[in-house]
Amino acid sequence: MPPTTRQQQRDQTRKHLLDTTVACLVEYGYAGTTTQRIQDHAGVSRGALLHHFGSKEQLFVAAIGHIAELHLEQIKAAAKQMTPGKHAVPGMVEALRKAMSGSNFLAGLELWMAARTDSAVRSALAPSERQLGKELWTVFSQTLGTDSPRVRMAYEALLITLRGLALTGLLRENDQRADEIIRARLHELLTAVDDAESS
Amino acid sequence: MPPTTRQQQRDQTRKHLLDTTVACLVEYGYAGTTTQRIQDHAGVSRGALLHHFGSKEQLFVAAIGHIAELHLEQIKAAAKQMTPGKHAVPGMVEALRKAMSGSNFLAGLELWMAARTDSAVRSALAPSERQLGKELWTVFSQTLGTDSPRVRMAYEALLITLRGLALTGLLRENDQRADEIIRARLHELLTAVDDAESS
DNA sequence: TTTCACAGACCGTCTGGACTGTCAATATGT
DNA sequence: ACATATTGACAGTCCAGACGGTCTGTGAAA
Repeated sequence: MPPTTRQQQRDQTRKHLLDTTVACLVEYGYAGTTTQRIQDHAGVSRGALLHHFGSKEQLFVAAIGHIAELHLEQIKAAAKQMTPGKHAVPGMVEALRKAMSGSNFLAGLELWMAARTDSAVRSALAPSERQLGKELWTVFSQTLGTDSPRVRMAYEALLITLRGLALTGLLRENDQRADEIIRARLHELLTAVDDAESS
Repeated sequence: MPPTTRQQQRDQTRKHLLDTTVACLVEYGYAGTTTQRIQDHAGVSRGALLHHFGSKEQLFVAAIGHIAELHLEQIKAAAKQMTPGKHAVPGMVEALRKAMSGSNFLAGLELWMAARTDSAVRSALAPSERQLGKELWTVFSQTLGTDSPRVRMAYEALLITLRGLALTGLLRENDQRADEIIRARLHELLTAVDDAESS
């Protein structure tokens, strides 16, 4: 039985459009993600798309929030089933790695690059990114049980490494070097947490 | 005095078009880099552009080679005025950092992202990237005077960090954390070189 | 005279967005 | 409870502009 109330219908179509937008960003890239492709891919009329999002720009802005939300939920879900403390470090690193190599992150990457030259995307992505970064660190530091500057530093180095690996992985096949490089960041993180705990 | 021979004229226009393409990639991004914008920006007619590069695709393919060439030259120039050995490490790291935060690299980044979903760009960028990577490592290892696996590893970690920083720097203002993170990679590299030399 | 680097008009296609039409889900009056 | 008016979630057509690429013309170098 399909949804009956207007609110249900509205929410469902809206979410479907956002998911399709993400899928198109992954499949066709930012340059190839046209509103027509999105509507075709979503099996929705032109009127429907423009009813929910008055312009392509508004659609992308909404997609940015959508992606950030999914990302945060994914990390939170991973953090929830861990007992806080030092032992959670490898699991959290792995969770971050998984989140930053999935298709959601690819879509985000497309928008991230677009933000450099598209001011509309930029002014939507910048604050969203700031907030996401803040919330991710909150989850991460709480799960680790420390937020010492040194842990923070190692965490930032890990994030930057994961971004670099994501970029590298776009062209090269998955290097086995990647594992070792991440292990080095994990080690930094562990010693930083150790130091923080023993003081 | 403008060039007189046909060959000079041809080479000059061709180079001018490639430089303009790079400039447009930097200013407008991959999605916004249209052939019309390039010809307007270059002050060249439509016929001229399509005379040199039969299609947009061919122009981008040529631009890929152009960017790789510039990148390699930049690093080689930096390496040339260094005395090989351990003391060259900080200088080489700085040279890589500079090369991977300039506008040439931005243009390359646009094409790198485009390569993910555009098979024509991908099949041109992938081999070019492989060769560039190989030559860069040759220059780097020769300047350092060692090519031990551990040095190679630290070098790869540095490259990936620099890519991650480039990506991060697109949205955030230049973090002072960046310096510290690079310093950590530099330190890894130095100890790896030390180990290689003392064995 | 021939060649070729370039000029610029032209064409079919695609894009984002405006627009009007339709019909079921609601709100309202009785 | 029922009939009727209104809203809103879509459908689908249309259009001006921009896109990449073709084609013919032109003038200076060879």
